[in-house]
Amino acid sequence: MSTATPPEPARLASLDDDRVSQLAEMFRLMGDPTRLRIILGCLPGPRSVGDIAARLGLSSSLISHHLRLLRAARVMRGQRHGKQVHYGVADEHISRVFLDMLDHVGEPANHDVS
Amino acid sequence: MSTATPPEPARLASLDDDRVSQLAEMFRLMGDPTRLRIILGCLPGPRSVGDIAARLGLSSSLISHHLRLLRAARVMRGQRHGKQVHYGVADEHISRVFLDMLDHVGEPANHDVS
DNA sequence: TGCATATATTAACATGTGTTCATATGTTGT
DNA sequence: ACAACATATGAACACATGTTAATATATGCA
Repeated sequence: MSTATPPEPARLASLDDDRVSQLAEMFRLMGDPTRLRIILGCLPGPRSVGDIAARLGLSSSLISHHLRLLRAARVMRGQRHGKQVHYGVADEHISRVFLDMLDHVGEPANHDVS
Repeated sequence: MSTATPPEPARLASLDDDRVSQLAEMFRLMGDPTRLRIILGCLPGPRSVGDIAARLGLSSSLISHHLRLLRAARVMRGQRHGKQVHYGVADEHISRVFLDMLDHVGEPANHDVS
């Protein structure tokens, strides 16, 4: 079995369908405005479901529904504190993705062929 | 050290609705498996529409449809070379996003509350 | 135990969206 | 001009998906 972990620049080589599907699922989840606001709101630190719902002016049911998807896709994670569950971004890779994208949208357009 | 209470970068302060919508639109576009394959395939360098279509085994029409969306959202850009148009990732922020995400999916799960 | 709060789940509906097919536009040759 | 190739566009359909409302589960306290 020669499935040794390839060196660094080979990240692009190991793009099997499973990994692509997993990536697509994550991006798809981030692509909904409500879910994006949930994530961005939890970027500084974990927040409870009710807190998120109140800040966004949405029902806890809706927030919970979205959090289930985000948790299943390993975009966010939650842990109980008493009777509330605090949700935060899964790890620093995820947070960096959003910081990179915020940088991107902060820059002026770079037009080419229209 | 100052990591007990996470500081809030100034980037998070300017999160108006327009910017959130723009971000969501970008992530949404990246969230489709076909579009994601298009982007990942062009990560090493620009490729023509027909080339992308051939590599993925899809119609040029479909690729062109997706590229129009990706171009409009400033995720990719294209420029003509003769009668073909070569598409590549818009800038280095975008490429870094994908490298971060590839790192993320390459790591083992980190489970918490189920 | 019982009640109140917090989060989670299910079903149903309305809307959005990726794909295909047909057609149009643009570019390079002869 | 025309033909041949590359890319783009428009319409229609099948399917996925976000939201709501109602109900269920879980935790803490008197």
